[in-house]
Amino acid sequence: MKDRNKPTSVDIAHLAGVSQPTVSRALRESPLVSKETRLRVQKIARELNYKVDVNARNLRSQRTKTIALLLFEDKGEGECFINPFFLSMMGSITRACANHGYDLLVSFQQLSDDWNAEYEDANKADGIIFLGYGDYTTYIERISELDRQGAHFVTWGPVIEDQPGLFIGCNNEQGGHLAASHLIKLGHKRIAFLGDQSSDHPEFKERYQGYQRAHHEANIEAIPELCIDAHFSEESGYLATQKLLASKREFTAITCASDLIAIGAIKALRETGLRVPSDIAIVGFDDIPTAEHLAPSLTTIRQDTFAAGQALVDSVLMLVEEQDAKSLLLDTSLMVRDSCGSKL
Amino acid sequence: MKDRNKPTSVDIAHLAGVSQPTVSRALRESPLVSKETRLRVQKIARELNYKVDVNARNLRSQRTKTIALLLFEDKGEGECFINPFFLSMMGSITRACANHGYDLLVSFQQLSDDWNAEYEDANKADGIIFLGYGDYTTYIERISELDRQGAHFVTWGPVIEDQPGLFIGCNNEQGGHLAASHLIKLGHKRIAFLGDQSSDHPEFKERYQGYQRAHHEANIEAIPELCIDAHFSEESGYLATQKLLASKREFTAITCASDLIAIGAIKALRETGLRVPSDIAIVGFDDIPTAEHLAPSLTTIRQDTFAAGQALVDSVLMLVEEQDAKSLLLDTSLMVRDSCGSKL
DNA sequence: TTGTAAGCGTTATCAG
DNA sequence: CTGATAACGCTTACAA
Repeated sequence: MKDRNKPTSVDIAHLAGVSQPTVSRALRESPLVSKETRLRVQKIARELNYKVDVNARNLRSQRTKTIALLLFEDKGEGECFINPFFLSMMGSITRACANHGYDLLVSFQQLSDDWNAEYEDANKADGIIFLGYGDYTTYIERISELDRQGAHFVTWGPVIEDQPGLFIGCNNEQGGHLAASHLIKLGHKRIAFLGDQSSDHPEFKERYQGYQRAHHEANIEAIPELCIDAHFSEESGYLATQKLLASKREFTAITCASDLIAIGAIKALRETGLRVPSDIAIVGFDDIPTAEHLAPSLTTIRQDTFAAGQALVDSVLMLVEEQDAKSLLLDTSLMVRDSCGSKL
Repeated sequence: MKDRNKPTSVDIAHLAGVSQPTVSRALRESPLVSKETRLRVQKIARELNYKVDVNARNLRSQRTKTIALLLFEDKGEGECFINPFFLSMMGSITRACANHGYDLLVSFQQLSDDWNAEYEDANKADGIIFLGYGDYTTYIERISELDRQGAHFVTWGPVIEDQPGLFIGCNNEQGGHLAASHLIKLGHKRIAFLGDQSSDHPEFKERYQGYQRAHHEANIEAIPELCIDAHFSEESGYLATQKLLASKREFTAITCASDLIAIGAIKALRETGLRVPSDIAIVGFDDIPTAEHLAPSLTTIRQDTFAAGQALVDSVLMLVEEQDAKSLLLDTSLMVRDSCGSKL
């Protein structure tokens, strides 16, 4: 049933009347081989439906032409839900790899797992891309080890001074600034911010710093009590908003550190009878596919997943080729939709 | 910079004072090895941070413990957009593979590409999962070849008699029936259907057959002129709806063959000044994450991506282990939301 | 331009 | 239970 009797380069060598390394060379389009024999060899290979055995090739050449994508997550999250933002990233990374002729190995990991060595040490992949939201401090510990070992890897995340390894991320501070500025321009003065401010999630902290800078530039006081912790999920956005409402502090707009948070916030507001955008304006962050279809459609800060995926793959490949690569900050952009009303 | 000097089993054999195959056996927890030596070997391996080289292992054992996921698509689609339904599937497949201790290799393919053998023949993977919407007839031609070669693969798609290979899909007919029945129960009598009826997309055809059966059971005439071709995208749903409106035929509800089509339909209706659900009721198909956040939230037929991913992986692994596996039809379910109004 | 020989790091087979 | 020896199918180095 399984006997597919795969032909080897030796078989082809036999049929073509050449040595086996010649076959190998011919199929790799090596210039060292004459056109004549190359064509002959290629013809036979095609007829036999011959494919190079990648394991043999990798073993010998010590390169795999494969990149590993490790999606990690906090242990808390449910079994089958992946943040749509990361799914989009995954799509664009897959495409970018294909464009470079690399395969992509995808894997979920818990932050607690031993991915230190799993991929590159086992020669499964030439390099690694890390993607996920997780406790930053724990994460840094893990990758310092990787860095010391000389592994080739890139992380999607906040770009901070003196991090070990290479990071690529969007300009979170700029994004936060864009969001708050937009609201301020619309006349809002009491703007809440929903997003975790612990050092575990520097992305969120940076977004808040942008929010602060926008206030500062407009000579408006950023009210610390209007900043409420929230993680990434809809659920946590919902809870944070309830907390905010319970505090009885006045506000006319909310800047959310992610679109999922914004979705939860809108739900909570609606349940209290508040309307978006007439009572409260909302800005999100990420621009997930759902954002434009929300009611009202969500004004948000877009992270360009297409550019991001490409940059991640480009960078990790540079590392693999032992070239220098630098951490990179990608621009964000404001997507104006219907969730923000004017107060002017 | 790169000199990580990976230890090999030979190194460990040396240090442990045993033969090299013994090391290999010990690390695989083979019962043939004494507890004593096993522990000694494992300790040293851990200290050196040794990992088995998968290429060497795969080459020798001719198994890769890897499944390939091939996402294919019509050439038409844009560069960076993947149907969210497939992204969800991708997530659940990734998880299911991990649970079985398999790695997942992900790749995009054009239907025109030569994926005939690429993965299994090159020993990149033990089995293949195919996922995508594409021209069914072309696809079948391609996989008959694969089937003849004895490859191990499963396809997500319509389950039809006498297909080559193994198919897993949702019960499209049942789903179509569920959707139309729901509308009929609400008092709708002139229900449109948006979805390609060519033999290129049997899933859509089956959904339409369910729609027809629902009409038949309720003694209502299914009006052929209200069935308009549409592919998978929002764009095509939008265009199909415009066509439907232009035909000036009366209808009070639309059954869409996918949620993206439904999104396009709602947009087109709204532009004409028609309201959902008060003027026109809408049912979708898939239950993509966006569906529940649409305005109004979309009543739709849910395909359980979690169960589907698991079934696909289970099945392909059965094939890999040369066990018999059968094509499988998964149940759909109706998600009642706000996009359907009553006509009673 | 081609051929020869060696070896990548495992696992399989057999003998002890 | 353990060890010697031979593959797995390719690429590299060097010789012709």
